[in-house]
Amino acid sequence: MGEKKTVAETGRRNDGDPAGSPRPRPRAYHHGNLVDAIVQATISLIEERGTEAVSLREAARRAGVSSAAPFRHFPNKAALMAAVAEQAMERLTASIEAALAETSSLAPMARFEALGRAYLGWAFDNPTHFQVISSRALVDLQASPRLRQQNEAIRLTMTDLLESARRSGELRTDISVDQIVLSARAFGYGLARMHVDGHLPEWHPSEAPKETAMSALASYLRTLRREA
Amino acid sequence: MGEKKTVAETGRRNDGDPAGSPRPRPRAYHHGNLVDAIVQATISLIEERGTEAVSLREAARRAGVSSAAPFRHFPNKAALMAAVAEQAMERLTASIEAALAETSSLAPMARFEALGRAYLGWAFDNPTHFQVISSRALVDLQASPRLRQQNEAIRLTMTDLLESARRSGELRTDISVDQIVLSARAFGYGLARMHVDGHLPEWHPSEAPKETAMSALASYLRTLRREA
DNA sequence: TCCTTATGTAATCAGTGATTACATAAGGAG
DNA sequence: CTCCTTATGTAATCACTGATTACATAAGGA
Repeated sequence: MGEKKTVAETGRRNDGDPAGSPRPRPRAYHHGNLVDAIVQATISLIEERGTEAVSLREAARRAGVSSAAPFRHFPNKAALMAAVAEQAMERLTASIEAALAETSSLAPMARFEALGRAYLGWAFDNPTHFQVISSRALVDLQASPRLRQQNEAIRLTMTDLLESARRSGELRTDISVDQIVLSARAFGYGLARMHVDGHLPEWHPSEAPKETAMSALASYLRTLRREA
Repeated sequence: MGEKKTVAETGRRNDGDPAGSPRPRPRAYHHGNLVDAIVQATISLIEERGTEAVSLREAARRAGVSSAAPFRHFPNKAALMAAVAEQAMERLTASIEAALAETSSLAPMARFEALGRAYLGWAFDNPTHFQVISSRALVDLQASPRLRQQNEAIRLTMTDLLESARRSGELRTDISVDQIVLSARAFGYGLARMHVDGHLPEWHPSEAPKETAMSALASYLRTLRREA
């Protein structure tokens, strides 16, 4: 029923002062916005120790509350991870949108490539967060409407760009746009996931993995273009 | 130092007879081959309840030994999962080799497609096992030389086939074979992983996901062939 | 002012991976 | 055959985890 107005500064707990201050100073029983605090704690936990090390209790500890407190805001650990994933997905989406905005004057295929580079770039720059938004083990895609919708939005953007490309004669014509979208998603997802899962160590050890991915993307896109 | 000969039937424990038989009948203190028993228990556990539900203790329980016993044979849970993964990888490899044997008389690209179909077919038929051999969360690829080597063998086979295809003029010539191998691996891995991770629900809900993947593979391969 | 509701805590449960000290069986050396 | 080392098992325990319950307090409207 309506958003809860943040109880502006009802007193954060973490104002130093360890081991019980002489003057009790009630110090606010309620946290203010534990939801954000816990999500933030979880994110820092992920960045420091990886997705496997995430624990509800440690997140609670970092937020300075009891281990049962998070359950007031998330029914279970999966729900917390979903919240983290949604936030990560937001950043990925923003990154893609920025790339598309920067290339708004270019041809569809160039913009499609920009989208791909933004996606791969984000995944390689934020491997653990990419892990969160992708592995089912951490968060059930189907259980989070928001995540599903954000995913779908990207897919639709890809479809739009490729349809434009087809109309402008940039795209090969012997494969349906839907098929190409699926193929391209698999390619990008696969490349990112292979990196995250440690399946790309033998490839040009000297070269940075991100650059490897980018040039693989370029080659892949070449196969989609209409022959000159 | 040398393989341990199986102590042939030194007395399995699971010969019914619950709750302590009247005549003690030592019944063999040593299990015989706990390693296999535990790996097998883990596999059945994975099949019944998924990769997330795997627990060393439950596997021990199913093998009829104490919860500390597995640690005599595996330094930790990851090592057990690695053993399971190696076995799964063996089956995947066998499936691919069978497909290649069946198509030994065909042209390189046709055999390359057979390899792809075998890979995707196996992944779609054994999603949880595919999960085990791929996600780093379950087993560290780099820590298991056997797994790495099996993976590398597939990669080499792909390279060989594509080089043959190039020599016979079946393959497009504007992209290096190594690049194509990487791209193809990403495509296949991505498709399989998307399925396993639940990222392929919206695509032709009527069609079976496996068929969807197969036709996506066919389209993808079309982009690799030299233009007629 | 009172009283409902949201939000926190402490205590507890069942389950996990891992380690330790101890017990027993196997199987070769003498 | 006997002894004794070593491989392999067990019970007990530790430090954790996710989750639930009963209880306490704060917020804020009627």
